[in-house]
Amino acid sequence: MASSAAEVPEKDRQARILDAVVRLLGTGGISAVSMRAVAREAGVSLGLVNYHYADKTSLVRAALHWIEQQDIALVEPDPSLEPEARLRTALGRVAEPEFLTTEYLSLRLQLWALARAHVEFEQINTEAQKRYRAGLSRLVRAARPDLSKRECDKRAADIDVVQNGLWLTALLGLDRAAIRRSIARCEEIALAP
Amino acid sequence: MASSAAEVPEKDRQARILDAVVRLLGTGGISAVSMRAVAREAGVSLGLVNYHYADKTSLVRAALHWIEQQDIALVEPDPSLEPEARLRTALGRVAEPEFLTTEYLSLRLQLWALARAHVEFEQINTEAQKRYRAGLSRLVRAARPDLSKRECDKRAADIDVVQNGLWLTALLGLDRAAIRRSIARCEEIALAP
DNA sequence: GTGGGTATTGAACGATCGTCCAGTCACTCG
DNA sequence: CGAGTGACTGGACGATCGTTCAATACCCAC
Repeated sequence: MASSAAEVPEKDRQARILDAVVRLLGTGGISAVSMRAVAREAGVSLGLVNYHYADKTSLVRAALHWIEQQDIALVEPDPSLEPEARLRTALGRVAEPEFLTTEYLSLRLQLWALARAHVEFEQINTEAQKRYRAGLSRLVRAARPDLSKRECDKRAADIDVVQNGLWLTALLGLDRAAIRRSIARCEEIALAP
Repeated sequence: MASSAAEVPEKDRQARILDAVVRLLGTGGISAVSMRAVAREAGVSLGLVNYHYADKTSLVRAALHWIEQQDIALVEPDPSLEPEARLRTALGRVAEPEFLTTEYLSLRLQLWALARAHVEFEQINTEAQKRYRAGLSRLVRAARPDLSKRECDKRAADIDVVQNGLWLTALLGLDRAAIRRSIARCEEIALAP
């Protein structure tokens, strides 16, 4: 038993726990995230969850940071493209099948709801959004170097509004045509003269 | 005691219970809505909540319909105005202090999140949104009678996207300037030639 | 091997959950 | 007056919650 050969290259247990939290949060909201449900979903024991994370708040906080890390990549696209194409790619990415899945959108929504309900999670969300807008503003600036930083920030904010609405609307009832028009609107805002 | 004069004109207990549900839902999400918390918030006994509503699901369902009823008024404005002014009023109303309060926006968000997490509440939300868009489309049609019904529906959908994003963004960090620009964008969409 | 730290387990705790129910109060009708 | 009905109360139930903890498995330095 000591040198068993058929060992599954099992993912880091902590990663599996956080994955489980994210999955439960996205499908059933925060009320579906119980220590026991997380343990069951991750395939570990109840005790282990509390061993790695002091309490439920710490667990959820860790999961939020885990999500944020994966989201940063959204506005850091392929550097081989020229600035304007890079911006268009980033704007179009929010509608890619990868991100426009029900799972991802539901997760987003539950994160926002969670941030409103519990102050200890609000700051995490706010800072994540700030980081996202800053990345967006940088992309706009690169594509339109003649614009002031303040103007780029403003456009990034406006784009963020439409994108948030796009995500929300996609969730309430996926309307491909409306989504395509909204993306076009984002490009107009970003690339206006 | 029979003909006591100093009787408080106490609101209907059922209304107070539903009010309590809405208040708790808006501030703490669905996980803050327990039968006991509702009873405490409404100032009634635990037993009464279960007396009026068979179970928790029925209670929440009743609260959702209660909210929906109060929301219909949003797109049914003063008929004394001319059509275009009526449309502008309705579009501007989403940014009125009355509706742009943190309480109302948080409630909206929790409703969306709840609809995603539990299928039995999804339909209630979907139909409410359908009703809202239909009202919006009717307003656009009245202001621009030359447009086809299909085009009006499309514009109503686009406005809905921006408004949802506006609400969401207002929640994440109230940015009055971005809100004003978004409302202007809604008017452009609605009143485009 | 042996010791010691780290990872992991499942049982147990009190608190709170949704639900149920016996009983009280107020009022109406015969 | 007494019987009946609907509104209302609070205690009790089993289940589940977050948290704690003693015990075990694993692994590497000695």
